[in-house]
Amino acid sequence: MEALSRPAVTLDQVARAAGVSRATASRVFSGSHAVSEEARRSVDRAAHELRYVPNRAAKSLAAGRSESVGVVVPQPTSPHFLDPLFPRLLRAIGEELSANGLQMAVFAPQSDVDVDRLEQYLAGGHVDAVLMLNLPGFDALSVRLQARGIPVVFGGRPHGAPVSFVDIDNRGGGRTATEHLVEQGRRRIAHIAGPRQVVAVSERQQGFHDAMWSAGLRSDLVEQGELDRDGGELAMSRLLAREDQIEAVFCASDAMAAGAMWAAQVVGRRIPDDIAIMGFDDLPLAAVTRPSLSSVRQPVERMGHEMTRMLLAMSAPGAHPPQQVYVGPELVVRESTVGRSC
Amino acid sequence: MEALSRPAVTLDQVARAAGVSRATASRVFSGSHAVSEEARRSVDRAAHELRYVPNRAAKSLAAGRSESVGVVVPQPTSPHFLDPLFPRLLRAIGEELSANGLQMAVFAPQSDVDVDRLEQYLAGGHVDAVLMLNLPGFDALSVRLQARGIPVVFGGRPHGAPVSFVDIDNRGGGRTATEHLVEQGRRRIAHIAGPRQVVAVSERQQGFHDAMWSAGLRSDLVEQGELDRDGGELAMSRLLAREDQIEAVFCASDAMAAGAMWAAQVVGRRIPDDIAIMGFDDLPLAAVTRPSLSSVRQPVERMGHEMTRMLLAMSAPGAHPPQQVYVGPELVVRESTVGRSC
DNA sequence: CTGAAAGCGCTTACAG
DNA sequence: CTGAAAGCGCTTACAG
Repeated sequence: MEALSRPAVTLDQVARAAGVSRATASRVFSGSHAVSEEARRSVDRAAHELRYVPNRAAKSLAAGRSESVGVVVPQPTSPHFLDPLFPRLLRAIGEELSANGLQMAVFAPQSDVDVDRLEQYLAGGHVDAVLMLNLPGFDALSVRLQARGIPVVFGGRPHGAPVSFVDIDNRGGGRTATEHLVEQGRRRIAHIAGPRQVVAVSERQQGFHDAMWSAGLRSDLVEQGELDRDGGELAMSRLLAREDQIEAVFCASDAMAAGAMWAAQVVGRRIPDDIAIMGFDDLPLAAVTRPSLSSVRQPVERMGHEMTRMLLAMSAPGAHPPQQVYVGPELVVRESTVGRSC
Repeated sequence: MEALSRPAVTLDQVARAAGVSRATASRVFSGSHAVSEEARRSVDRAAHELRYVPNRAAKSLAAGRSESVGVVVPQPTSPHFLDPLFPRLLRAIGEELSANGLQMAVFAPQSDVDVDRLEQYLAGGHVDAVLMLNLPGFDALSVRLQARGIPVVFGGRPHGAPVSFVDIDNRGGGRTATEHLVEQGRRRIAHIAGPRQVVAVSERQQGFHDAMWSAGLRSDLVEQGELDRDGGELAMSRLLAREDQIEAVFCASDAMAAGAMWAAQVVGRRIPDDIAIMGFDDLPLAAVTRPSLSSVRQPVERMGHEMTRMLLAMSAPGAHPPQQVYVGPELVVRESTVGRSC
């Protein structure tokens, strides 16, 4: 691409117009205290009149930092981009960076070539630090960036790279969900699990077993299915065929829970009176089922805030061994698990 | 944020290791032809050994361009970000920029403060040109950027700012949809319109009237509703109550069309035999209704490509008066409009 | 509090 | 084809 067509106003011109040196003008913009009120005023006025905008490239080069942070996310049409949690996370990160006066720049590489170009870009001084989602291929990128001295923090656990990360405590979430059912007085509690390969989902199942074990209950009632509504419906039908005394079901996702609720209601079980149903994710749909669905909310906002704080801490001088932080999901109690009337 | 902790390898070091001058080394990386094979080889080797990554900030400063393009999009949790067309558009833009060797950086300002900071950033030499979606508040930003000599292209028509844009021809799309119904031999054709305030949607209605007028048909059968499924269902019920001879309905959205289809089927009308139904948007749901839904596909990919091409053209030296390009939607014929058996 | 000066890491006419 | 040199627009010790 060609250069900018219109010559930009430079610091030099502002300084001259204000009758001070370039150094003093620079100090005004960097918010330095060592400037007289008088100098500050005339520089501000000159800058305003000339519509001065500092050249960030020059600033980055001279200062050795850019005051901006790169955020590397999945390619736009991938399932991860469409995940409803993604916008919430991005927003939380944006807010936190903004509060610290940092510019957020988002990158969504779509090919290996894109990833290579991006590495050059991120390592090339355009960015002071990088946040990254734990997607395939990003492990290697994070290692290379760190080797160049650029702080990196992952959202979600990396596949093995020695990099700091913040992850959601899915196991704790599964435990929380199950404990809630136990506290409601339910004893015969089942779990509808998702596909075993999905790590986050199998961790929720671990949490289920943890809580059942702690409560001294048997956790033998487990059925698996796809994470969607149909998967939940089918699994619930199998559970009902297996065991007549089910008092509660914890489902690995809200969509599954909606399906399970339907399967139970179709055969005449009342929710929550006969069977309590618990979801996971706290999607919008949880509020509109009948009865409304108790769920576990992914603390995505806290995740974003933690990632940013961690990154800022890593930008301080000194050594920064990889850290890991887990944020705990929050219980959202609605109608499907409380108010047993029988 | 602090400066990078690890000192970066510089061009100077590479040049020295390769036994050439900095100028020659630079020429190697810029792909200049005026370099001997021998020099090229030794520079490449040295760069590889030292793991050299050029400092982009310095490059931007010296060359007056950054080889990257900013894309300004809605804030992550806004409805626009969640619009299914958005990822497709972003992806198309990313592909086209990538094909031209340009880095795409995405910005999603969340507040007025963010917009101000972003203006400084974009105007500060970090980016050569800017693509922007036609969202509230971006008109003013685009004008200020252009005043600084930065090429800007909008996706969607701006609210009045003198800026180049690419928009989807919704009116043409409405015409295309209606003409398709006429060509299928339908005469008594109705339209289910969306809210009048939604510009894109009222343009589709214009297209409906255009096509009916050209075909010499009366376009008196119009009902309005919300853009969702329920809106379509209600409007269809009203249409059926008003007029018994309806042969076809063009709906302003696929969701409405799904509702309309349902309302017609419930009272015993066969689709497409009795009534042909046409949607708009070509969402995934169009493929799974029974019968599958004919629709009009928004040419988002072409929009992204056009935007990028226009931007590249504007980056050439010389004057560039604002241009406007409309890309025409594409007819997608499925079962709901063809194969009338009676 | 202020200014002259060096320097950040690159590009690019210019002269050879 | 190559190198010495000027310059891009800023920051920041340093000396006053």
